[in-house]
Amino acid sequence: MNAPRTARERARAELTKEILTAARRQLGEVGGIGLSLRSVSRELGMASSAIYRYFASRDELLTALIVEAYNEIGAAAENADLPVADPIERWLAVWRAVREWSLANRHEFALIFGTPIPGYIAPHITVTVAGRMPLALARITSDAKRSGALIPPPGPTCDPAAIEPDMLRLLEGEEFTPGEVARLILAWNRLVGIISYELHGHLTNVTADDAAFFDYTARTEAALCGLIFD
Amino acid sequence: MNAPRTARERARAELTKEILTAARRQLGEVGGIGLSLRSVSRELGMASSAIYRYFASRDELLTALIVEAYNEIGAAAENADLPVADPIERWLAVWRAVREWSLANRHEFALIFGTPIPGYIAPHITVTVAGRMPLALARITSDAKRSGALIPPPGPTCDPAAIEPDMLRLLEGEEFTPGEVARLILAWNRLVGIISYELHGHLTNVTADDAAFFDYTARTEAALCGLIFD
DNA sequence: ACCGAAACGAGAGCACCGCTCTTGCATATT
DNA sequence: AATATGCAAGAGCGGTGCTCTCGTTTCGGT
Repeated sequence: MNAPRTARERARAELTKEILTAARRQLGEVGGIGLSLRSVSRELGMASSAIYRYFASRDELLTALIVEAYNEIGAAAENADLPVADPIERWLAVWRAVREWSLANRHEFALIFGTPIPGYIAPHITVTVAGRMPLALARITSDAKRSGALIPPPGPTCDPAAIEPDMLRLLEGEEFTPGEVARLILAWNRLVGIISYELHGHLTNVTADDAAFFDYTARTEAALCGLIFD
Repeated sequence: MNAPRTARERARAELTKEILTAARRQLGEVGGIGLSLRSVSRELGMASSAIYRYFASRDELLTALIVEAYNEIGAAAENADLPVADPIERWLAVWRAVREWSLANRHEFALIFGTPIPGYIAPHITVTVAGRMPLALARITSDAKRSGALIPPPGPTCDPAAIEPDMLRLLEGEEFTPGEVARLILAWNRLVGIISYELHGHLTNVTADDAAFFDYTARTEAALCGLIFD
């Protein structure tokens, strides 16, 4: 990242940021699909066409918001992880932090885990930031395995050929068995899936205490991954 | 339902159906968010304002499509279930049928399990049809329990207070323990969640054989519910 | 210090959207 | 036959993403 040299570059960087914060603010109100370039431009007191000097299209603005959301949910997961605590506490802390962030930023959550915007293609930049949250989960089981506290329960086996080889080399330096990787994928999928259900109202009239059921879900997935539950 | 008596009523019923099929066709092309009343009206060669004689709003048209989708996915699950087969075979068959339908009707799937359309509130009609698919799953474990083939493995327990009492009385005549209900909810959530991941591209560069990984997922959830796996 | 090039903001305009209202005609009811 | 209702069409409103043009400002090289 180069610091802006000229006054124009400084103004451009500032305005770009202003557009993003305004868009982020409106995202929280109307959601990703309702976000309009024109209303953002109105909020900033500029012509709608001027926005195109900074973002080539609405999709490009959305991409910036998506990257931001991925980083925030990843940071929430990482910050909640205190490597000193015992594995199950770390696991629960990360799960709860991800849920808290999602409940507080439901439109941002929908942006990254909801129905993809039609015609929108995620740029390659997003793949690295998208991995921060699941990696935080993997790190916990990795540490547990190193300390001998990982005891995966019996269950159906997953054909290693069903998983991408790169995925099997998850977390360099720490060798996971294909079965452990498969269950980590399931845990990551579960974390997103149960939050989606809660946010989309699919748990209405199903669960009575969403937080308690979420904790139960987190424990169930922890047990499946081999973390010991009390 | 009364059969249409007059010619006008017959024409109205026919046109209503035509609008729905045209909308359904366009849904498969542009998705729910891209579905436009005007383009539907164009396809039918009528003025856009005429559509409002049949559907009060775009939301109402979407509701009709949502009910249709719920019924289709429920029917797919029910039709795949052959009560003579052994539980694990039934379970796999239902899961696969739901996945097949979802892959073939991804926009319809997104309509019912994706990000809710902003401002759209699901009418009460949808709650009964929405239960067909999860009930198909419950029926399998119910039958297995009756024949003594349900052996839930150990794992974290769910506080019964976290689940709605009505849910605990799931499937009248067949008493489930709170733990069994909790795991059924998780299985239902997993089925939708893993399909969502596949459809949204979250499994790209993660799994190499989506169908195989899906089968593994189905077996894992079956085991969690207490169905014996080989 | 000047001058061409590039960046920039504003505005008009295009084609689209959901939705409303009015108007005139066809159908059904009394 | 007269009246009431159902219906399709068109115009119109305010909104959208996006493009193009037109002056203006700023920057970099000479």
